Amino acid sequence: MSNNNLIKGSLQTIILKLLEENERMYGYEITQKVKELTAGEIKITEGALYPALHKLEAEGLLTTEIEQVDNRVRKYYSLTKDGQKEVDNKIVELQGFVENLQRILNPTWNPGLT
Amino acid sequence: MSNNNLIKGSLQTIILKLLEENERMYGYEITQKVKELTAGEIKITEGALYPALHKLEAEGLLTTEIEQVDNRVRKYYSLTKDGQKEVDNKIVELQGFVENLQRILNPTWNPGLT
DNA sequence: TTATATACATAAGAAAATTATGCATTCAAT
DNA sequence: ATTGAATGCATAATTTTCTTATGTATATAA
Repeated sequence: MSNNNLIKGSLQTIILKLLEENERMYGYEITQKVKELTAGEIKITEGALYPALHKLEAEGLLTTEIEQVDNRVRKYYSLTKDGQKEVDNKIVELQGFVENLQRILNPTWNPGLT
Repeated sequence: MSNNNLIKGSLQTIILKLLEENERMYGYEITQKVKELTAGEIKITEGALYPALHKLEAEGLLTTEIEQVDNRVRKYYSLTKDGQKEVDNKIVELQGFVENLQRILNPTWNPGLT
């Protein structure tokens, strides 16, 4: 995994969003999904991902269940009730920020087309 | 100035973009312009702005001229040649990241409408 | 057997922000 | 008269979040 910084805090929102759609996912799966959705352009590093997952769990937004698959450990994450409530707030917040970014960077930008 | 996190490397790009359009601006003016463009939703803190300006100057992307206005000092920033070359790269990079964000956050999103 | 993929985790360090503080002037309000 | 808000710059301490590097372990293809 490597590169791509750019928007602070967006990783949390990305994780929550994917778990809103997918019921449950494990860490490695999240990195692959993001890579797939962005044609390889965003690569989540483990050093960023795992601490972020642990933090979200510590905040009570995620829960985990560990499973054994082919002798390998998988730690599945899913949204808690609190997580389900938070995810939409986070998305709205990030979308709002992106809209404001467009207003600055793209003078001809028109909302509603995001 | 206060609140609004979310800006990580985007602040540099915002600064460069405003200076691409405005020939020259001073720090306080930049904070006001961003506030105006975003209806008060993005407020650049001084603790973020001034170090960012100093860094861009140290990297040779900006130059400064100090002027006295009503007994107050103003430090005007403008793009150097290098700055003019860099600004478009930075914008493309940030727009690309935003597009990828949309692919993750907004499944029905369609590029070309950014 | 060696590299790649899968799968987790943490530690050291850098980068970029927040928060707090400081200095100084102008102008409007009390 | 003085107090607060706005203008205008700056830096220091701290926090957050990232990169980079490292470690452990299994499975599979070359």
